[in-house]
Amino acid sequence: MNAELPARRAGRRRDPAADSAIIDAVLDLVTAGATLTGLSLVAIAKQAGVSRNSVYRRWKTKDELYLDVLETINRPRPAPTGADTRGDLAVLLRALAERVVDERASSMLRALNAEAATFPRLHRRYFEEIVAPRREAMNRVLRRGVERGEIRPDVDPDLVSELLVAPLLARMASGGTDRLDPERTSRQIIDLVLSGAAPS
Amino acid sequence: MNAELPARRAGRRRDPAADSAIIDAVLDLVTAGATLTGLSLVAIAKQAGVSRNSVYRRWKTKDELYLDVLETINRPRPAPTGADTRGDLAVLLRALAERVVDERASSMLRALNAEAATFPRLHRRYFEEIVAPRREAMNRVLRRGVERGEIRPDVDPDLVSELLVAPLLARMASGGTDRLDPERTSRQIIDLVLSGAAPS
Amino acid sequence: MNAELPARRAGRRRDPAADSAIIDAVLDLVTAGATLTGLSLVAIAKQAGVSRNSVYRRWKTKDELYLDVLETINRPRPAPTGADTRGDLAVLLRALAERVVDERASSMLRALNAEAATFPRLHRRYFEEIVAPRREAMNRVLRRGVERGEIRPDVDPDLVSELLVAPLLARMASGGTDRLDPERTSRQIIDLVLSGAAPS
Amino acid sequence: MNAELPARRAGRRRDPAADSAIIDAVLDLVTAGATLTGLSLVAIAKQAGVSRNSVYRRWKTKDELYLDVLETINRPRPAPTGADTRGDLAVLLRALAERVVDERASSMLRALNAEAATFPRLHRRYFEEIVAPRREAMNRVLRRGVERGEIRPDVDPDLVSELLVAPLLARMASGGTDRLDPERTSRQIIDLVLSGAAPS
DNA sequence: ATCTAATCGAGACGGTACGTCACGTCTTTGG
DNA sequence: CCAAAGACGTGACGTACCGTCTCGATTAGAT
Repeated sequence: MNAELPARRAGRRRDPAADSAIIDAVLDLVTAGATLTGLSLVAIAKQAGVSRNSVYRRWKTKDELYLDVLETINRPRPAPTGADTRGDLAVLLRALAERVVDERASSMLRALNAEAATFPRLHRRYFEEIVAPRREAMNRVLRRGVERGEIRPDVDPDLVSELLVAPLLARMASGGTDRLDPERTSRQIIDLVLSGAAPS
Repeated sequence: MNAELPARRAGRRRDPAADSAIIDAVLDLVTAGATLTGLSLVAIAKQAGVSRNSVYRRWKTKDELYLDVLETINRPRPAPTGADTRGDLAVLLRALAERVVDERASSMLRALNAEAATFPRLHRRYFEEIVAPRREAMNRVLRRGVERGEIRPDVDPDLVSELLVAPLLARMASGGTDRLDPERTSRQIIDLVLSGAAPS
Repeated sequence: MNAELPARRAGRRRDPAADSAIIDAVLDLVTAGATLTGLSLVAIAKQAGVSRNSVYRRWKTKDELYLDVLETINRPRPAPTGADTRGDLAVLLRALAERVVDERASSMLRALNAEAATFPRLHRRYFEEIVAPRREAMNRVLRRGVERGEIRPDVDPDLVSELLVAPLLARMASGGTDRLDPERTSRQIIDLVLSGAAPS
Repeated sequence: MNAELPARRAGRRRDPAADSAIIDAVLDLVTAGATLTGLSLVAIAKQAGVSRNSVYRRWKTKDELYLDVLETINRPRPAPTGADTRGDLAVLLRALAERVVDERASSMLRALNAEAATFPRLHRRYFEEIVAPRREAMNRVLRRGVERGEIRPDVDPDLVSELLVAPLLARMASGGTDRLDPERTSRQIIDLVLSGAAPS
């Protein structure tokens, strides 16, 4: 977590509760409306109920701290079964919807998106470790769908992918206050994208 | 702009160039990555090349200033012809896409979305004056489409609307750096949403 | 007063009431506790009930304004009769005592004394035009007293002069709140300085 | 100095050098011509070579700071021996004269006198703790002088006291630039006040 | 009677200083 | 060695005031 191992030297041990208290503090504050640049280590320390020193000792910069916060909200990647396209898409979309529903995680990601320019390293890491693999997984499912004849071959798979994912991302971005049901919503989206809105 | 009518009072006139210089400064800074809370009237004054005084004289708070900035990036609402559903949707979506392409406007709106909690009045106004009327216009088009038999009556029009709009909103939220062609992109989205990704 | 003669050109005349209102304002403010550096032309204008412009038009700097204020509180120099030393000293001291009693004048002079370093030109002028002539007058009276055998020839006339004047100056300096009777006080001082406190 | 006892709390100690640097700065600036109202804690900090923070941390207002400055220039009260009246007066007057000669102390007191109205608490404290006891001591000496037959019983002791003290106070008030010799000057004043200027 | 020029109050302008506040660092006491 | 408290210098913020400049309205001599 904190990268450097203590190496078991003498003296008082670091309070492990402080680590999570600090990370929780970040998520609480961001969820309450704070921006990543606006947050200061001082404010975080106050919210976490520890001294400034205890924060600075663990992380030199906000950047490094946010990296560890990002790790925290990461979740195991969903594994599509490969049985049928619709089902696989449902697995992927439902995982995304659940992340959107998690207010702390989506607040953090929304903040990060808005300030990508200020935290390029953070944003890149978020993209590479979280976004890219999931996007690739969805593309694999769609490609397989085309092979199986369940997806029209004449449409851009990237566009289909974007159409499936965008409604949930837009909700995350706007911080939509109304709860959504992950299972139901993702199913509705898939149905509509596959069948189309026009009468067949 | 500042609401009060001239009334020809005594004293030196306010420099009208300063008004737009300040508003431009806000857009420039937000586009460069600043957050709405992070921006200070001082920084804005410096960027605009006017004295702090001249900013504080016009707007007491950032909130009021941002309101006028929002007015600036407002645009005439597109008017669907009513001829056919596909064409009307294209008119509406293209207008949205053009806003997404306008880097200054979309940066401002992205920032506002991310900090809606901090600027509730601003966010409400943005929603009521910009989002709501356009959303309603799209709903009207879709309802008419159902009447005409161009849209399936068994799907939730709100969901269709969301699917059409979300890809563009998601781009705006993520600050996608790659240029998109408003005309082409909106047409592709409409095609896919209407026809569906599955073979007919 | 304002030095430059108008030369009878066309245009609106300056309001003569403003001149005295401004000078009065200075005296009022200084009497109320303001320092000469602390006073601003803006505050003076407000107190006088005129616009800033009207002050700046008449005097470019506080220095010049204060010069005219000093003129205002100047008074006709007392004229000793030359009849007898005690009577002549009484005339001079009573004039000084009356100035001390004049709260506005003494406040102004106290302020000037305290900030002599900041207003050297003003202070010099005050000394040359007000202090020096009166001091010289008193020295003349004392010299004549020595010639007449009414003052001991073995004491420094400057010291005698200082002893006579100092009690009143000290009162002026400390802004003594208790009223003093010019006639009575100056007589008491002269009596004591001439006769001495020790039994003869 | 700052009243509160140490109590050995945690945290970094205040730099004691800063305390005296700040107080010295006040005296230096006032001696250079600054007024008490004109002085700002910012200017003091700059002169003292410490941060504004360090000044504001110690004293909330100029008033409180000046109180401590006054303490600094306080001196042990002179103790008359009680042997003879002339000698006792000389002890008291010489102490006053020495204070007058001390440029920093007299500048501070002159400034305080001039702005008594603005700093009433400060002025009252100065009067009660410094002026009153010394005045009382001189009155005691004079009363004893009357009992011993060294002072005429028919003159007001307060007036005698005022005559002795006023020349020195007047010098302090006017910021007389010419050095005076405490020993010699106080002796001359006492001689003249006791013997009188008129031939016996 | 009209023209002209200066004054007047109102108020915008750039600049400067102020007191406050938050930040990240450093230092001390105590566990 | 860590935790907490707190002093330290730096720097930005919003406010207030200053002296100047600009404007419409007013005023009074000159034409």
